[in-house]
Amino acid sequence: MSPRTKQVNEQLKQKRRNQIILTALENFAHRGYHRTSINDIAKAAGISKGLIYNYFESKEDLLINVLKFVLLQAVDTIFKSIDKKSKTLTPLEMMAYGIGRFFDVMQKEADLWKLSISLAMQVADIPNIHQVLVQMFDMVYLQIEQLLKVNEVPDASVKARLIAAQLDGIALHYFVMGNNYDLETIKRVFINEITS
Amino acid sequence: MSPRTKQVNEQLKQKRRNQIILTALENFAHRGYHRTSINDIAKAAGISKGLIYNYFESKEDLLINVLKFVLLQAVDTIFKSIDKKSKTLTPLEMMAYGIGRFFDVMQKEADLWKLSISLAMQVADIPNIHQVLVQMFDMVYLQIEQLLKVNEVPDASVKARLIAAQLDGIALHYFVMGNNYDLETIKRVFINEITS
Amino acid sequence: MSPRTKQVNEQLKQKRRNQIILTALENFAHRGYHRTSINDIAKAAGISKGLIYNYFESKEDLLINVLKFVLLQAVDTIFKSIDKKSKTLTPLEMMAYGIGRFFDVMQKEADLWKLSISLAMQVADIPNIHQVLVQMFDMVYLQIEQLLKVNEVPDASVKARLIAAQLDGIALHYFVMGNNYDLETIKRVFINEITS
Amino acid sequence: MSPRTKQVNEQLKQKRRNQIILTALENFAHRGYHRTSINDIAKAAGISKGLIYNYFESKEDLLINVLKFVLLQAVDTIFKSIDKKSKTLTPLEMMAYGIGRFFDVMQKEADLWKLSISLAMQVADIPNIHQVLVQMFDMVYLQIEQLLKVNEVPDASVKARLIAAQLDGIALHYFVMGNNYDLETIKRVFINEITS
DNA sequence: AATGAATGAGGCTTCATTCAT
DNA sequence: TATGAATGAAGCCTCATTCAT
Repeated sequence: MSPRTKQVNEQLKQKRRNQIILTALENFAHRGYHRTSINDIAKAAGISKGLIYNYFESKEDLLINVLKFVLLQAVDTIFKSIDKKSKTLTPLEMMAYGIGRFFDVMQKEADLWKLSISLAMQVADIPNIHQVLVQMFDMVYLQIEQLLKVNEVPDASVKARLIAAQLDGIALHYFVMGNNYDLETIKRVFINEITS
Repeated sequence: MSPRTKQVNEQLKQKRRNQIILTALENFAHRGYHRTSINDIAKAAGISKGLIYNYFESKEDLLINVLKFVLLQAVDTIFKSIDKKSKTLTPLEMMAYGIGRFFDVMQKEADLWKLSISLAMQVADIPNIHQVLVQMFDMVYLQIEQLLKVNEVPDASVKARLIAAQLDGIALHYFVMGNNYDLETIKRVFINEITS
Repeated sequence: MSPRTKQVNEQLKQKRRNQIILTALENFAHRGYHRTSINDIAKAAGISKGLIYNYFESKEDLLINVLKFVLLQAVDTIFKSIDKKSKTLTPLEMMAYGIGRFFDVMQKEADLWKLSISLAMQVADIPNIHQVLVQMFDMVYLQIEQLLKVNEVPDASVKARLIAAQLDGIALHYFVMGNNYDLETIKRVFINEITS
Repeated sequence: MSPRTKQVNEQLKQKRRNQIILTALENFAHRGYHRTSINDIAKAAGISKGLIYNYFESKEDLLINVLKFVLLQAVDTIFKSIDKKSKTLTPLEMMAYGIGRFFDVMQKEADLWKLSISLAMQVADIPNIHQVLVQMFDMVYLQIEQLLKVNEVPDASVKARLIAAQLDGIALHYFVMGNNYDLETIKRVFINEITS
């Protein structure tokens, strides 16, 4: 008898891979990339150190895949959820809704967002990560730009970049200031500025 | 052991301390905190590893002091330079000038800025650093708020927070996108938005 | 489960075994025993890691069998090829021809020869390998001795050992010095010395 | 007070360095390079793992320095001892004496010799070691060549290479065959052949 | 005050070997 | 018979920190 069916095997591998990625994300996000050891991740995932190297070439490779898997997907999810609403909303409302979604993620996925920013700042020497980030930024710019164009905003390209930066900036300050940061008010004023 | 000697000694100690801090900054900013070893700093400063431990309790303590020393001072410098100009400028021009100064620093002290953001995102478990950052943010909020109030902007407190976040966000995106980020245009549009 | 099937099975097993041994040889010879992993061999042989352990108890056991299989056979081949020529050559010519054959192998099977020498020097603690080497050396001594006796050389036993050693020594220096070693001239002078 | 005098310090460092090299030699020679761990060496030397890396960049670097330090010196010692005798001996006697010295070393420093041969065969990918070996071989060739020239032997260059190879070959066989190898007789016949 | 040799814990990674399927 | 996911020991190396001088 040949061992497990190839299909079943492939499925199990995917499952394992995702398990490792998600555990790694949790740990990286919580304690930072450098402070998290492969051993930490293995223990948290309930597997052996060695197994991680069956799925990823190195700690860095794991990090890259965490970002690819989670970050791009997160951004994608946001814009898809905006698209879904698009039929029921006016262009202006769509803008407001979209921004609102980002504020949601900022609160719910703070760890991932923190990790991304942190890596973005350290990443001069990890080209592959840099590439993932650039890819994500470009995606965000483009999507916001399209929303702006629907609203016939002039200078949409530059404005999109300013809005994206604004969102990251607010996230950054929110993460530092914590409860001293009145995110609701910020959000309201921010949306108001953009949609007027 | 006359008091005179003590004073001279104290001066020398301060000098050494600053020398270590500045060398550490250079290294942390350039290669990241984790990639920089105490040995690196000692060599760069032309002193021995052991001596660093006469001035700082640990590597982390050194990092905290680097931030305290440099970060607060950097922000202070900016606002002092704005103050100096204040007599020759209209309130609106002051706003523009101030923002411009931040863009200057963004380019000239990119490494320091990057380091600060990076640490800010990882720092849940280093309370002392967190404290320094909060202190600095509050300082920035306050100063911008005052500039806004001179211009009779409503909601000055929230607006100040938005502008501060915007600046950090732009810095963040600029650091990631590099030459693909048209900082000059961004700056122009940003200043234009604020001063109109 | 007829006996026929058993035979076929046995044949297949032998085939697999040889396949593994030959692949292992290639890899050990090319990259060294320690630098070659079981995985490397499995991949190169197009089989799974686990299967290797159905045929050999351990990596070391595999190594021993590689040597047994290949080394003894290689030496055997040389002397058989001398034998074949023996009817058409004078005793002296046979000597020259035999030496020549060794020089051929030295160049064509350098990797195998290198591996054998290397193992021979490290093998204090792998008795089985030691045994194979001793067996091979004895075989070589005996064969050369016989060639010498046909030529009525006195002290044939000692001379055989000197010639065998000389061949290994030349191989060793050739492997180290590479192109800086004028093997052709060495060979000519060596043969000349022996056959005069 | 400044710490230890620089001179004293330098002396201690040299001592440590030599201690590590000699311990490493013992271990490498006894168990082979790959089977010896840095930990083994540290324990044997009664120091910590880390300290080894204060003196050598890597395990490979340590190996290279072991060879440089011990091998070249060993060869040098032999030829110097021949030189010393040179005034009291006829050229032929010098040859015999020189060969005899090599046989001595073969017995007394078997481990070092074994290690060298073993490395020589594995070393395709450690260029620095290769270089040390080539250097040593060239030294040996040259010295033997000079001895031969004094004896007005024709083809001295090729003959020197043959004798050097012969010595290594004998060592090789001696190391494999052990007590079954009548080194005394081999030596006698070998010397006899060369000096006649 | 200053040095830097020394420590040793801990990090990343490899790989022979096992075992459920 | 055959697979390859999984293990875990062991290897190399780094580096913050200490301490004798």
